[in-house]
Amino acid sequence: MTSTRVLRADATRNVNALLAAATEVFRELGADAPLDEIPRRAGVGRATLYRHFPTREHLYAAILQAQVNTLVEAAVAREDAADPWEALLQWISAYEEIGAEYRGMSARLSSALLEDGSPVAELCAPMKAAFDVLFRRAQEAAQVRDDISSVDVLAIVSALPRDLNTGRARPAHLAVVLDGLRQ
Amino acid sequence: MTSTRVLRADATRNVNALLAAATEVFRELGADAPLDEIPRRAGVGRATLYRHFPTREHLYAAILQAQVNTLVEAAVAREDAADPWEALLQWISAYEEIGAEYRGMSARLSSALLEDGSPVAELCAPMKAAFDVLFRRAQEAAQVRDDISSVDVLAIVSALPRDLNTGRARPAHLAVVLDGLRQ
DNA sequence: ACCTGAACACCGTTCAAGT
DNA sequence: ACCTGAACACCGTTCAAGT
Repeated sequence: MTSTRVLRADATRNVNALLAAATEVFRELGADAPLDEIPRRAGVGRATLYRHFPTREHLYAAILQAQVNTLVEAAVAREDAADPWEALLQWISAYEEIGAEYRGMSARLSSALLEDGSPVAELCAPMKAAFDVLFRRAQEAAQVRDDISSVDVLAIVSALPRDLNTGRARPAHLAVVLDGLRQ
Repeated sequence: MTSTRVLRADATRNVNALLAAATEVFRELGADAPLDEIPRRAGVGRATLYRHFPTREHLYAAILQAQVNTLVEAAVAREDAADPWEALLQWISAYEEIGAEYRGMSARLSSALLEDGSPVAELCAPMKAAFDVLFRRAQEAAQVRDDISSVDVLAIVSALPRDLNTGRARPAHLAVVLDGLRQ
């Protein structure tokens, strides 16, 4: 729940500049990039970053927002698919790409998914819920093993080793997990 | 290849104290612990740490040494097992525990396995080779899919999300990967 | 209400001086 | 040959002073 308080015009401008800079910095230097660089590139004072984004995680959440929204929609669109397994496959293939352009991001996402209360966890809550619907349908159709939860699947996929250049999981790795999921 | 140069008596004493302290510190604070704490607990100067262990990775390698040796032996012992798949299962179950007592270590191990030249990568080379023998035997027996390499399997297993208390992979997660591996 | 630069704390790394 | 404490650099976080 990103509380959209009303901000003074200059504050809004700063927030936008900070987000643009953060996206750029994380893309270039990875999710572990020094935060310093962000207010520097945004042309604002250090403390302004901390006022708007108290922690690194708050920046991650803001940056991943759009992708998460898209994935929620993609899940909802597939809720009534004729073949639940096929719907699951397609959705996970799209999900696998989340955070791929920021080195180290998907590993952090994986951890956040299994925790509670972090900004990234809160951001992902609707996505978890939407995916869970797809997942249960496939389980009920006896296409997916039932000794594992939907969140676990997301966490495993995001934890897969990433190609250093593309940031994507290796297709064979994903195939192992998906085959292991199928019943 | 840990070059076992001859050290002056006080140097040997310091190295041992540093390793004992590092084990303790990483166990308590995880693999990301501040290095500072190590020379402090070992009762030596800061620079003495850096003389003997130029990077954090050198400490990791030294600390994981014993476990890696054990795993090499375990692999060799199973090379002629009657059932290659069973041998593989048993070995991976043992492997999964490596670094479990140091929070965040197995994720780092996973990355190191796919790189070259890092101290941890060098440490693991013999283990990779020993496991590869087991792995190929299972592939040749058509028990394991052949679109994936043995190192990939190690990297995937070490990348699996870890239980925050035990440091172990969840059994169901491991089961997904192993079932996905089987042909 | 929001901004800023300066100050502070933390920690990795190096170096000059010692034995 | 090896040790040490001091110095330096980097970076996250806070705060007093400004508009």
